[in-house]
Amino acid sequence: MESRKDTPYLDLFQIIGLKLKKRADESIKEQGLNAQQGKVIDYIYQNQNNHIIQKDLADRFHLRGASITSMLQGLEQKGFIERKIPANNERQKNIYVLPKAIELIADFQDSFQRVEEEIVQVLTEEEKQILKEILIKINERLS
Amino acid sequence: MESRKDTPYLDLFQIIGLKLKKRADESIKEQGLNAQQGKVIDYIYQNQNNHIIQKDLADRFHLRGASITSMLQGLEQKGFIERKIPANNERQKNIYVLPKAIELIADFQDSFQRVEEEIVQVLTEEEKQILKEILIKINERLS
DNA sequence: CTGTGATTGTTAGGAATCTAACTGTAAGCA
DNA sequence: TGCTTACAGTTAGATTCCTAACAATCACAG
Repeated sequence: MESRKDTPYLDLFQIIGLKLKKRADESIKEQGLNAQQGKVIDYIYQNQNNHIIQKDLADRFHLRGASITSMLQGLEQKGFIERKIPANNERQKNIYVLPKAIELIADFQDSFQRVEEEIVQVLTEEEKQILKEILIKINERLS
Repeated sequence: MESRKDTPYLDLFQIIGLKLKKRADESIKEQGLNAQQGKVIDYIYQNQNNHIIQKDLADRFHLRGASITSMLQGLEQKGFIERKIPANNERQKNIYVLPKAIELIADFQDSFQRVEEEIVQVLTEEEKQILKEILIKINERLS
């Protein structure tokens, strides 16, 4: 039997990522959305005054434009957000959160905070800090 | 602007996971498969003598049975693997790698090794070791 | 001012995963 | 033995993401 010490970083990141996705999805399932949608709504809400456009979401969430189009069409149909073409640039669409979604944001944040705590529950304060530094370094390096 | 130090662990894992998936896929695209398929073929090859069944793959890769069925049907059609119902249990299917796939395994391993090195390229030896320990701890804790 | 290239978003179609419902087989118990 | 439950795999349909091709608009060089 292979020692667990030899599990590649790639595998560990993939597996942890999958498990976290499932936990996060579960944690806000009650609100009728998945974690990605919750994160996006939260992000739009925090940045409504910055006149964000779909491209900004694609960059922030590392998704393709087509995926953002499709996600936002869904959220718009369900009445969580609205999209308005700004006067100064008809190519773009500014995105705003509607009251129906704003009601849920506090719950999202609580849920994500709980998942956040579960992740590092088993680590010391020092390990938490080191982990965050290392993850940020790796993330930046991966461009 | 928010300090990057405050990026949640959840977000970091999700983003790094996405970036790694893209890199790993890219690294073996030439062989006509994606990273997940390459990992699966490698795993089957390493465990052919253990008479692994589809359930084992589902457990190892944290996928649902239906997803394994669909992936293996694809790999079987393309002639990379074969599935045989063992004599002692007709519910199961043992999985074997065919020569067409075996030829590629050394390339997969090289590719994955390169991605592996890119991940930790920016870390010191000590950081690498700490990171692996922490990831294993987190992974185990997430059950 | 005008044409060319860049930017933003959409559509169509495909790939990988999921859940739920199902089939068939094995195992365990009354 | 025979019922009932557990297990392994499959199918159908939904979801989410992707790429490629496209349309509309903008920016800017000549």
